[in-house]
Amino acid sequence: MDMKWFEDMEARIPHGEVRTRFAPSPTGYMHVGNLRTALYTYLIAKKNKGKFILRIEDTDQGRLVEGAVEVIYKTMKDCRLIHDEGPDIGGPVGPYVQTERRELYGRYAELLLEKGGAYRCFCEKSENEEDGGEFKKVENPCARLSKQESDAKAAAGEPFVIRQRIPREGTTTFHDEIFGDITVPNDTLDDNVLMKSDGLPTYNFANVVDDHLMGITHVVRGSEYLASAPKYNLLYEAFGWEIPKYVHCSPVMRDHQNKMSKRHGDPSYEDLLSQGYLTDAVLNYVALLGWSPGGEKEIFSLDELCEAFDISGISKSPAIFDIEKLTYFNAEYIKALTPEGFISIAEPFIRKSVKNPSIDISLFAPLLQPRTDKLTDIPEKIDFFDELPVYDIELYTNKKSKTDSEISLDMLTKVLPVLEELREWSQESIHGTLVGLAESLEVKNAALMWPLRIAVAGKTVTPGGAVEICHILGKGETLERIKIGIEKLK
RNA sequence: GGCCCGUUGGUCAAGCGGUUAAGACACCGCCCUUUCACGGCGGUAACAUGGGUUCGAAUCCCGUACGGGUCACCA
Repeated sequence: MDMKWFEDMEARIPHGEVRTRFAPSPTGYMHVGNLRTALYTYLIAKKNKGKFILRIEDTDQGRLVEGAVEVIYKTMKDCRLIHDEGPDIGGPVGPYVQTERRELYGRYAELLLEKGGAYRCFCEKSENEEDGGEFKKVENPCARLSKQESDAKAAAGEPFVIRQRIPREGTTTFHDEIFGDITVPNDTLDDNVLMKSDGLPTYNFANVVDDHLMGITHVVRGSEYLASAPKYNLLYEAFGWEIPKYVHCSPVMRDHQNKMSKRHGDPSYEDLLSQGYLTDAVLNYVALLGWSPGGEKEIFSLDELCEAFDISGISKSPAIFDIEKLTYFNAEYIKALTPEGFISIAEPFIRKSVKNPSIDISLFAPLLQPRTDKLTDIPEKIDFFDELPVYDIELYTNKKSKTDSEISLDMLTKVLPVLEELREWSQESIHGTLVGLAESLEVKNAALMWPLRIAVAGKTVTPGGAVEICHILGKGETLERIKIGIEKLK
């Protein structure tokens, strides 16, 4: 055995800094739970001025998905969870893709065989034998093979896998940063396969070897790995390696019973974007799903999260994803945008409804920004600008504004000539004349504004009031629509 | 079924032996208002359950129930 090689590998491991890793397997789907794990992993590193590493775990040849790695890169970049080391940019402990490290796992498996922490198993692939209700762990006969026998069989070309050798008695205790100390009886643990017959490692093995070799200090992952954590500890111990800190995060749920999943049609990060959610809002919401900063502040930028994040605030219990609260965050983020920033992201949605090139869409910012939950809501809100909808004259009747069709006809007839004479078509001038008219007619502003708004918009709920709508519509179109209103009411 | 974990309003959650049990979303009401929103103010609503320990328990211990995870040559 080439001990020099192992020493060289060990020599590469960085020390003295916090190092975390996000290690997705490329399945082509970044679900919300995944994104949250990536975020927490990133935050732990950045909070501690450490390194955030991206590693691709592609040891399952049967589940490779085309383009999946690109989805991961894109999402991480979009969210500004920028890695310091990874497949694309390299780093001191590469390669960062597991299939490119395959030779190395074989060597470490040999080393573990040598140290007695593993053994070759020559049994046939187990065919999911479900012998009804028999759950006792039976000792694997291959575990008792002598070194000579094992070596001989291997040398003779008999196929085998390498299994972890778990002590038959006693208990194993490990520490999790969220859950505390957890102790399990060793006889409930399986002698898991470490090296598959295709020569690639299982997650169980590759993960431990890579985390060690990459100097990972905090292993952040979903709580589905909690039950196998003791086995990983045993592995670290068998190698004589230092055990990292474990941070097992509880899942993000769709309801009390089920995790968020693609199968159930729950939205992935990309789905949320296409539903009109902003990346920052999603990140902010997701950060708070299962983590509490303690105080009452809720809106956090990524930088602020880096500052505020603390493992002790992570919750033990699963959290249900609530799209309504995400929507609230999204609305807050939209409101916080500058008008120019808002228009630039909203433009495609505005243009879906408002194709008329003579309309200056920057005028929509003050109308839309305070009342947009999701960008996808925009087209429907402003669909009346290009074309006046067919509307019922019933709309002219409104109790609060004290209007009905008769009053409306009167109002519109009086508004028309006044607006016709108006030379400067600005919000101020329109507003001034209309209010002045209402005053001279001795009616409430609402009695005049309501019919006018109905006439120019053709619907009862509109972003902005009559004045804003008339202004954007322009004088000609406004007068035209008022005339149509008058005709309808006659 | 074994092992492990969890359980505060509908949801996210604060709380670390003494609180009128925060706050946010949602919901309801009121105010503001040229509609709807925004905004402001207020309201409804919770410690799963039974035993301990303690002067005192949402907080500590045990049981029960319910929920989740895991028991693959998947990760």
